[in-house]
Amino acid sequence: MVSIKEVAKLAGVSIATVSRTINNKDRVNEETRARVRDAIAKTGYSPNTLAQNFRRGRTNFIMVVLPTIGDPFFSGVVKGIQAIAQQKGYSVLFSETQMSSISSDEFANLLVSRQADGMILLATMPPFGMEIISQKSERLLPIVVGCEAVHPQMRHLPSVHIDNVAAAREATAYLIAHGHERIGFIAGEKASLLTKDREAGYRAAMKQAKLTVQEGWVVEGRLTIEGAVKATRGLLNHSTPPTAIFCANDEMAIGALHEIRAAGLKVPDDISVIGFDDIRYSQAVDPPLTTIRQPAEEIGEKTMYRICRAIEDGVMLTAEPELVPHELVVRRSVARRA
Amino acid sequence: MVSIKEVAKLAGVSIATVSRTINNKDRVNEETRARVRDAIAKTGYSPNTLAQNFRRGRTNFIMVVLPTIGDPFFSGVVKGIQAIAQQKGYSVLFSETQMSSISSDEFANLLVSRQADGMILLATMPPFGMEIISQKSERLLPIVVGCEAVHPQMRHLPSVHIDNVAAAREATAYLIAHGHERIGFIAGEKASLLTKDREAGYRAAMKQAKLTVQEGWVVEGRLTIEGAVKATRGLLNHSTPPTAIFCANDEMAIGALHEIRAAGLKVPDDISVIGFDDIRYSQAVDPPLTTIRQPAEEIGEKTMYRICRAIEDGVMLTAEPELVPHELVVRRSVARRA
DNA sequence: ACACGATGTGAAAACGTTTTCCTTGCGGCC
DNA sequence: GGCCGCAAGGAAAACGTTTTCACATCGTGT
Repeated sequence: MVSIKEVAKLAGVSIATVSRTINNKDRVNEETRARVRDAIAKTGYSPNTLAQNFRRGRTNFIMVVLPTIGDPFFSGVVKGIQAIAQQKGYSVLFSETQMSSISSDEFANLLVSRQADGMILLATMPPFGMEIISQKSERLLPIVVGCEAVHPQMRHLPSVHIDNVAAAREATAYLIAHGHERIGFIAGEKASLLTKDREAGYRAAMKQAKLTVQEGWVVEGRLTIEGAVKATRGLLNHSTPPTAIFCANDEMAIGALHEIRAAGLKVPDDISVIGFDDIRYSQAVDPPLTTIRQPAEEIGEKTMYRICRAIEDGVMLTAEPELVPHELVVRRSVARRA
Repeated sequence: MVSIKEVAKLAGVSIATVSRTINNKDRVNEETRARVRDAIAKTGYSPNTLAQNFRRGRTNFIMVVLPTIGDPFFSGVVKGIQAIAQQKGYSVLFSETQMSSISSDEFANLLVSRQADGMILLATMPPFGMEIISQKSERLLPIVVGCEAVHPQMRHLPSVHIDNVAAAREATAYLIAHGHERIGFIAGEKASLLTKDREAGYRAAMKQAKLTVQEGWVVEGRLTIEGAVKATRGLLNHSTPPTAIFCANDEMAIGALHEIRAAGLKVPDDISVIGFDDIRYSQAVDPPLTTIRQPAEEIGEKTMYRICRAIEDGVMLTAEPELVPHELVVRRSVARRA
């Protein structure tokens, strides 16, 4: 591989001058600059990025950690992230935890090893290397949490997300306002803060309306279609089955829709369903799904902005959570109770 | 940051010995080894990865480039990749091209800069830095193409994929076997080889059955739900509308289903629909989608295996495409023509 | 005429590893 | 007892940049 040395020799200058020419930072005579550029072209030189990273102590990478690559909800968030990243000159890389099956070690490695200049955690907090983050929070790279509240043990991390409990309360209240009193909840992962918040919102709304949550009305759906199918089956077989189901995300709502249909029932005539996230499939299923929309792109942009500021200022600014607005989008999967 | 030097001092050895201890490669007396380990623990030392990368000239990263993060089809492929990667000690990073809006520059940068030891291109070939790859194919890092055939201009790249044209032919033939003669095709991106192959398969099947493809029966859907909705509307308004629609992927098939329903028609009674990929939503929509399944996980595993071999042997082995089997999965979106 | 700041450049240090090349000590073999 | 070989580990080179420091030249204000 051709290195800076050979460029310098060919151009008849020192390597320092070549470096300066490349990085535009320092003043170099326009004439020498031209000579260097010629030499670069002739030799086909391109700087060794590994050496640059090493020397500079930074990589210009932002690492985004998310539960799984194939999740349509993150499309929007990622789009927002990319937009700002491009504008600021960062490259974005993704790392998937495979639903938290990632070893805490690998995560720690990423964190400490500085192969990225900053890190965005999207709905992937649970136990997830908390020890590491909370322990030596000093020499670590900037972290921002997106899409969910941060775990109480590491309140020092900034975050950007909607008010999940308020949104879930709203969704539940919407069902209640339609006359439903027996409302089931298909929860997500036990470990996930995000889905715990949504469950809390559901329970709060029920309580506020003086409705009881019967044993067996809250059931785990593991955030997957298959999980939701099983969960729905359970709900339908309940001794006093719900007349409406609130799913902690749209993926599961789609599973619920499917299973209800398979049971020979109609949504929303026999049973109402409401989801969460407003993924792109939700408008296309039958019936189109009433759900809570998160401003995904905005979340992405804001997390990225905060990372950038943290990197540039070299210091973690305020760790306060930044709330963004959610929105109930009404489609056709909820009806007044018969 | 604590460096190897301080560990060496504390342990009373040279930095060489510390390095040897860490990397296990060379012989170190068990006793000194213990001392060094103690010192490492005491100082909380962890090696500077940037320096290691620089020195070793490798990063242990595999970069996976895909069109978009939120695409459920890639879940499976990625799962396969991750499995092998973990087993071989690589970390996997993802980079999304945002549907080929990525600058060729950025791609070239990744390619040349060796920030990864190998690269997997998933359905993202089109123009996409072909110049670079074909030009100086020497000093580049190993590349394997997954999910689609390689562009004729760079036949030297290995690839792993199904026979897209055969599969599409099969899907079309399945419709024909059900009595359909007016069959529409919703194509993907113009630029994408993958969808061009599928279109070729469709046309081949029509030709073989001596059916003509009328003007306006092949329409672009841009691989998105919205694109497919528009495309379907066009098809339905055609002077001689198709009785069956073949969509180049399931995402679009879901869009088609939706638009057909919106037009007051029934699938499959009035119109049959067949998709491609078998994403997880396809079984949950109404009606469940008949489609072509790709062995996604297997594709992932095989691409990763080839990358590993290429890296380890330091040489690109055979560039022959490796074909994996596809499978028609029959559900309920296709019926005999009325 | 002289000091001084601005400008352009080179020599060399520095970054933290890994690796090469030596040196040392020691046990076994002739 | 001298020689050889081997295990263990140290000193220093090497990797390719960026950056610091110093120096030379030149124009300018006194």
